[in-house]
Amino acid sequence: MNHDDANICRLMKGPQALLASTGYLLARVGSESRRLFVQALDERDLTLAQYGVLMILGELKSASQRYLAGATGIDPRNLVPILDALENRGLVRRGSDSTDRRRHAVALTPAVTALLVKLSRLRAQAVVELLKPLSATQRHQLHGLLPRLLRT
Amino acid sequence: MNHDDANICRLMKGPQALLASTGYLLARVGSESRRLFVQALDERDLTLAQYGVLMILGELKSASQRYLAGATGIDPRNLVPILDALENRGLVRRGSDSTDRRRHAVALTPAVTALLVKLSRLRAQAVVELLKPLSATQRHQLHGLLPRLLRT
DNA sequence: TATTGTTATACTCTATAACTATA
DNA sequence: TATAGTTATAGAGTATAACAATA
Repeated sequence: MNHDDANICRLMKGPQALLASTGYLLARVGSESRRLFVQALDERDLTLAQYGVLMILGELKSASQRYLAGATGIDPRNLVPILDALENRGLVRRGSDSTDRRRHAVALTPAVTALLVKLSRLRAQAVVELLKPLSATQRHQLHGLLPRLLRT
Repeated sequence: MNHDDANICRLMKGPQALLASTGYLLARVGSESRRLFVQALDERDLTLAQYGVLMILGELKSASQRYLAGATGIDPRNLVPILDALENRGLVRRGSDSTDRRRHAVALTPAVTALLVKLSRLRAQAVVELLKPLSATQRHQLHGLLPRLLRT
């Protein structure tokens, strides 16, 4: 039958060659996570990038675009239209920096706090779905390892 | 000075909010890995997707496009132009399947074996670079956890 | 009717180059 | 001269819809 291909694939999840490379696995799992996350955020018409910006501003209250770019991993030039969208929806405000007139002091508008709570719930659900195959201990292990791999 | 932003970012790697979500971390690290990988493959004018196809065919000798799609995570419709490119460069051949005339039996050409060796070296270098912040034990841990998260 | 491969298309993400205004 | 923000643009990745050939 023509189910063969699909079955083999489901059981082995591809040949050994691809499973041997941690880098390839990270890229694949990352895409998977991204897809699940994007799907969840879609209910609120938000991008993964937009979400990252909102989360950071939720803690810092105000940041330059340069900082936001570094913290989210988004390139500064690609951050521009992202902030434009957020600003048009009234979720974010580009103020002026008193110490350097080149900089914009980006901050959340008061309206966003309710949204952030809902987003946390959506995010949590997506993560639970993704990490379902792992035990609690394994989830903890994984979470401990990943931050070390993030660097500029 | 205006180095402050960059320094803070490098030290904390972004605020706690983003570090709290395993899903977000996986997406970020996955992008990082992807970027490093793509950069390495670029020296041979290859895409990450093309690389995945080559690796699988290197083990299976022959596979249907449907199978390749499943094993690489590439959508079947997007696989078409990828195979076109590989075929035009003489790296891959679309043969006919004797048991099902709808299927193409995709296989490597003999010329590719030398290329695959060089690719393994490039891949290894990229992974070493990415995983540099981890100890050998941690690398092993991470590699063990990731395959569990891959599923159709 | 379901499946394999295909096309056309569109939308997002990422990256290259160059500009402006400020420092 | 260097930096913060911006624009235009092009490439790759991904997704929606529909089709022809074959099972």
